[in-house]
Amino acid sequence: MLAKQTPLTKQMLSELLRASSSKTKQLKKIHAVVIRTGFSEKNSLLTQLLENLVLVGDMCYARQVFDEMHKPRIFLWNTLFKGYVRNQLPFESVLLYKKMRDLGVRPDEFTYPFVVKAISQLGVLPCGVSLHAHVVKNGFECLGIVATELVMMYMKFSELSSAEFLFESMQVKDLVAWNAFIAVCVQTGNSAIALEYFNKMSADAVQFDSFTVVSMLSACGQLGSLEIGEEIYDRARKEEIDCNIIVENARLDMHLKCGSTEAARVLFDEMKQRNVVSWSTMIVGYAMNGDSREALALFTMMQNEGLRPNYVTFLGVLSACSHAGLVNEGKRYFSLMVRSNDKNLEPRKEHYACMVDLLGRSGLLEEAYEFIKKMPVEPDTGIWGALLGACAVHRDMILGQKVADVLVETAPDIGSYHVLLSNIYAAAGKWDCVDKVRGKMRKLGTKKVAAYSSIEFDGKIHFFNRGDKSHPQSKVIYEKLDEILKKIRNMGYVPDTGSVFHDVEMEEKECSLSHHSEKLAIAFGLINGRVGHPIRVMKNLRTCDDCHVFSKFVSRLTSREIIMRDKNRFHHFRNGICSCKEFW
DNA sequence: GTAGGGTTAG
Repeated sequence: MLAKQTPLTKQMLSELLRASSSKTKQLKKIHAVVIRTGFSEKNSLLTQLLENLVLVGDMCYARQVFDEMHKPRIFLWNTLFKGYVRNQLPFESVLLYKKMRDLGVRPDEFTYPFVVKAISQLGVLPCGVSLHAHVVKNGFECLGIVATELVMMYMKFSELSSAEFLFESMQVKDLVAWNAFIAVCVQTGNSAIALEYFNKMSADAVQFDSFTVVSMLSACGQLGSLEIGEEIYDRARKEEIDCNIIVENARLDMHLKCGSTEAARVLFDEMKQRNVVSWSTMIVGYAMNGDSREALALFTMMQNEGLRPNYVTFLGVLSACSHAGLVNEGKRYFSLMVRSNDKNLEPRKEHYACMVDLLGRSGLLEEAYEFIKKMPVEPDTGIWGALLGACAVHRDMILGQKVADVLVETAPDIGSYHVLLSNIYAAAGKWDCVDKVRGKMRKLGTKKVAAYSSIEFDGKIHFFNRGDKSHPQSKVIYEKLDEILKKIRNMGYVPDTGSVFHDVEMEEKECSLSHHSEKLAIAFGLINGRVGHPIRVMKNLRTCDDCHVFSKFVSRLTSREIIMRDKNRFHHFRNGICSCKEFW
């Protein structure tokens, strides 16, 4: 109709497209008009339309437009690849790549970064390896951007040696390549490697920037290396690197992840600029450190300042309630989310898992189970896992078995679920059932995660496994440990051999309880740490009841503060008392 | 014209 009444020029349609760039409905109308026109420039209008659709994220429609085009140029293929990557549709990307090859269309240097990223998202290593071969065959392996994407892909696949080899063999490594590598190391939990490469970067005289600093602060938070992190931050200041709000947030988070809550609060109060991430970081940090009241007070303050919380803020609030056993408050905050009518605040699976954790931890196991059954979302392993954890704490074998059955069925390769069930049986003295679980794990080939603890000293991170004797100071460490154990026994410490282990791996009988990795790390800290400074120990799994009691005694005996971060939360031991009280 | 890097949660 429109076209008949007033002849539209190409320019007019182009203008219309620009004006409607974010409105899918209008885009569709314009598309219909374009299709009816006989413009020779039809393809250029369709190109513009395709770009807009990719931007809006309507990939189905974008594909339809693409398929209608006659012999689309490589730029258009790339536009579609970009859309698939941005909208996390890796499978579509791979199919498109296959189609491209089948049609004999040659990918160019812009194509590969998108396709490599898609394979990263897809998470299938053999596809990545074969794509790498294509890259080499087409002669694009020397391109810095393609190589950077490949390095990141291998790192995401946990192929550390391939990633490092590829990165090392890059002939020209600019700052972005370094930053990408360091960032992906941190994102994949390889912060010690990130630190190693940060040092290499300095050795190679590559000047870092604020991106590097953020990744490194995040790495130091993961490693619990407050001193190294602060050193890097100070260097950044001295070298006049722009310490924007992202850097400041990362620094705040590092302090909180190192258990340094008081210092973090000072930083937070002094921040010139604060956004929702700053507030959420602080609330989540307080919750992790067991300062639930502070977390909730901050949430109220945030609301009073008229700042909109996001879903992460609520995760912090709910976990604060959970750690403090504040069931009613938790329920109230959860209903606040439900009633908010804000699409961005609709409870997600993680929030449901938090609620299950809150109810379960407080001993309301049946209510937690009912809650799961009534949920409007399909429960995932995180939600069932929270209930299983609660069953382990409260030693509920009947429900524990039921939940573990579901979990082992859906995720047979995750060791911690088997371990939790086995701990429930062990606590009930059902050793035959414990053996059955172990047998099943062997049969399924389920891998146990080895427990380790780490502690920073003299700019280095020292790692300890259980019963570890590989440390150069090993002899002195064991002597120190024996000395402490003797002293605290006199104070009333009794090794808790019947303790309920959380998701730490099963203890072999021959391995002594007294040589758990966190005990070795604490002994190391007592030998080397400065008097008056807290001993910060990081543990990759949850700490056991016995190590918890041990740490309380040691903090009293030595008058040293021990800050222990385990997989879930912090324990601040001061003068024989732990901040986590009975809820952990 | 198109391609690689950062903060809370998981």
